[in-house]
Amino acid sequence: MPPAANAANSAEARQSLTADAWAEAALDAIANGGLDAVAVEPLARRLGVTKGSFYWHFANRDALLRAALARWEQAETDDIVARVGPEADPYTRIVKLFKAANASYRAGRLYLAIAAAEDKPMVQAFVRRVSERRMGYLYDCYHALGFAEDEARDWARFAYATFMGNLQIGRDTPDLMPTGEKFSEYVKLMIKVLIPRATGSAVD
Amino acid sequence: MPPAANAANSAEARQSLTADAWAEAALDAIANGGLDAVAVEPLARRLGVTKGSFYWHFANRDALLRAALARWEQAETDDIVARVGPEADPYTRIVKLFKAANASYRAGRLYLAIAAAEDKPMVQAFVRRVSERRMGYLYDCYHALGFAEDEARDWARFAYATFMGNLQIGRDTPDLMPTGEKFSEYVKLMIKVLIPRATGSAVD
DNA sequence: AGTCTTCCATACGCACGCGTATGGATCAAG
DNA sequence: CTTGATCCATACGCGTGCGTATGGAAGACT
Repeated sequence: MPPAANAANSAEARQSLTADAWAEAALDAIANGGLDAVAVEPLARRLGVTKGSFYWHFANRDALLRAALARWEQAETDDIVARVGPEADPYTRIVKLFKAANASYRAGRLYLAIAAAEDKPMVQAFVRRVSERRMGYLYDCYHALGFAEDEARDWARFAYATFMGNLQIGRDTPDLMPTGEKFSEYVKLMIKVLIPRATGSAVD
Repeated sequence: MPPAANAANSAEARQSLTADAWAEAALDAIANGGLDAVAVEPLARRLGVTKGSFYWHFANRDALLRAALARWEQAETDDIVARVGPEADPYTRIVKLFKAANASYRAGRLYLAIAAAEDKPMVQAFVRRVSERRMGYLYDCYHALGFAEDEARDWARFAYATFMGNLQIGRDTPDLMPTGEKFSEYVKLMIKVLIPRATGSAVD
């Protein structure tokens, strides 16, 4: 099966491996085996090629990691905007965030796996940006709900911690995470507790 | 500097390396560089010896990992009993758990690092046991507060998720975690929200 | 038909960690 | 003083992943 790109040739219609394909494969590897699973030779085997391909697209392993993490950051910050979308009501926005947080299994594993390698300075920068942006979004929501700055920060951190913790529980002890109707009730409880709707500004 | 153990010789007064010393060093390595940092040769260098020492105390790297994880499980489950101790009031017990959770920096890093390697089946077993035991303890507290089984389970999971999430935030974005007085207020908020004291049994 | 560029395969040297084999040093026991 | 046990050093082979060097196939261009 030779290429045979008859239409739309120019410069972007290549059916050989692209750098993005490598980056996406790297993200898959991270979601499964952690950051250390981003190894050139195993990835090449998985893609059905050899290292020769890789070192044409990337300078070295670090470049691939950077590309994968950039792709991840892009997707994570897009999710915050895309999934919740044009929603004016801050209450509904937080609710949607909660449901979106427990929606994508892969995204959760990705976040945990990447955050687990915060020792590497390069990774740390990505994790920090994503976390800060997500908590910042929550902060805006709580601020729009009428909370003062410090209170909104506390609530945002609190809610975000609950997000992350539920991700951990779902990954480490999935049998302790309810499913179906019970899960909905669990989410309802957290939403009810984490979004004090009727409260004006009192936290104490 | 020869041994020169003049007093208390018998069989336990050895100043050479013990298996426990290796296990403890392994835990230190985990807290810093993750599970993959448990490598025989680097650990030996750090302890000032060579592999020859290691392979006398352990059969292989897996045995060291098992010993370290067993030590970790022991410490974690001891903490639950020792730190909170003989406390009858379930409310106070949860509060103490909350404060203990954010107390030890190393313990938090250890938990996150070990849990991040839940792919390895051996590690998974340890993580599951520790998590289940901790959440079980929380469940007992909420049950003692008057909640029905399902509700107590939800609250315990909720609170535990908040624990874990705060650990993550403290590790990944420490600048977003308040200190001093602000931290105390943050804890106070979570305690107030996560422990509905006056409630009889109503969750809805 | 010939050249040039794109994309990949093959082959090499290197570093590093695992596990084993073997010897050496030290001390207790006889 | 000799023997045995304890604890560790040294030296080796193996596997595996990284990075480089070089060649080759296949389409594009003239």
